[in-house]
Parts: sequence; C-alpha cells; structure tokens
Amino acid sequence: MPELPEVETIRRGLALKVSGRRIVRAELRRPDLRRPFPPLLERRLTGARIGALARRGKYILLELDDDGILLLHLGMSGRITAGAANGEDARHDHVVLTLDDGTVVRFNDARRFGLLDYLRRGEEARHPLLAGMGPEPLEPGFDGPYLARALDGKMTSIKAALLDQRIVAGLGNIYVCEALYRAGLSPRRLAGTVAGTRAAKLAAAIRAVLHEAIEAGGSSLRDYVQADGELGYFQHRWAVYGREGEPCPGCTCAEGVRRIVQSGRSTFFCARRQR
DNA sequence: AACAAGACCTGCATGC
DNA sequence: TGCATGCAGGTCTTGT
Repeated sequence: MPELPEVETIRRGLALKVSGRRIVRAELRRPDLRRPFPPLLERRLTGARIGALARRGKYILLELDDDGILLLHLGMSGRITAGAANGEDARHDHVVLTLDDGTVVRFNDARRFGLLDYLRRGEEARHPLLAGMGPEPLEPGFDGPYLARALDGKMTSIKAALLDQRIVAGLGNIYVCEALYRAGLSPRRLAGTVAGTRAAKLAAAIRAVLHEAIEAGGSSLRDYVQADGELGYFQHRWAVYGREGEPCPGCTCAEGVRRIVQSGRSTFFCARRQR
C-alpha cells in the first residue's frame, strides 16, 4: 500500500474529479473489506454531494454535504480510480460510485486489506481508527525533539517504532527504509537511543523523503496507480528499498544493500553507512 | 504495558 | 505444464 505519498497523490488527483459532484449511485458489491461496511452505507452515500478531501496518515477523508465523512484506507493493494475503466480485474471493484457528471469511481482491492467507514464531522478525534494516531510528519511540530520524546525508553528497533502509526502517521515499509538510510541510522538500532542530533536528522530525513516522493507522484508498485491512472515515478529514486545486493548510491563497499527481516517484514539498508 | 508473532487475503515470480 | 513456495505497500489480534 500505499504509504503517505501515494495516499496524498491519490487524494489530490481524486479531489479534482469528485469535489463538488453528487453521488447518484452507490454500489457495494460485497458486504465487507477488512471489516464489515458500516450499516446503511449505500443509503448514506446515495444523493450526497462530495466536498473537500482530507488526509490523515494513510487515510483519506471524503467530506459529504450531510455532515458525514467517508473514511477510506487502501490497505496493501487498494486502488481508487475515477473516470475511465481502471484496467483492473473488475472482480475486485468492491465499491463503485457513479457521480452526477457520469464519472465512475472504483475502489479496487484484490487483497481486501483496505477499509471504508462512515463517521460524522467532528468525530474524527474520537474515532477508534484515528484517535491515538501520531502527528503528521509534514506538519509543523514534527521535529527532532518530538521524535526523541516519542522514542524515549522504547526497547524495540527504530524500524519497528517508525512503522508504529502512534509514533508518526503515514510511514510504511518503503519510506521507513529510505528515511533511515538518509539519516545514516541502522534499522536495528534501539529506538530509545535515537535522540538529540540523531533524532533531528531522522525527522528531517523523513520529511525530505516524503516531500520528494509526493513531488514525484508517489511510487508505483504492482497495485498502485494515481486517481487518473497515471503512474508515479519515485520508485526510480529508492536508494535501498528493493535493491538487495546492489551498491547504495555513492557507496563503495563490496557488500552492497542488505536485506534482513524485522518483525516479519523486509528491511533494506547499507551496513556501512547506517549505524 | 510493551513487544513479537500470527492472522487476514490474493496475485505474481521463481524454481522444480 | 503444473504445482509448491515465498513474497508484496498494512494493521489488527493474540500470546508472552
């Protein structure tokens, strides 16, 4: 899935096509994704006018004119397309919205790790999926001192800590690997030892890699396209992710990028440049 | 309480 | 060709 840059890219692309439009038809083609759809979702969506689109971490919040909010998460393989047919296997088009200008919005998710929920405006802070989520890394306030405080005393690895959405919202496996590489920190380092200058450097690296990825339209993976079907291209700029055995940029060590498994997930790093 | 491991799903690449 | 295995952007639940 899409991590923060991909979700942000989708949010922007989708907003251009759906903001201000009315939903004339809502089809739920199965009863659930990762969890059951909320009750009456089909009825709540039908006839609603779509307002602004917001993002919190990896969630998209689609505001509706009846004071409702449609909450979307893409899981690992979720795609949202608006307009032409998405070229995907229609078996996995689980939710299809038709808008008043004829635009068709499809939520396609082969693995079904995604989710949809419905909440009332003002409930965001109390919603179980959103409450407790850490700060937005691109907002003011996400800096070295915050990160050092959040990591203080943590006995898990810095890799695992950064994947924890309560510490910082929106990072996933790719951008955690890339940020740790840029900050020169080993993914195996104890989270609690990241403080002071190290924390400041890490916070800056997280912000920089996310900014650059958003600029590039995200990273295109097997299951990801932007709302208009275009491909992002940040994957060409990955320094370590998916590059096992290759030299990292500007590094002369013979070993190259290593892959290890941490809490069941691949971590890519350079043992020489990351300590 | 904090942490690690397992579970949830499908599709694809690889190797025999 | 067919089959088994391992791997994939996430996070929720279970067990220690």
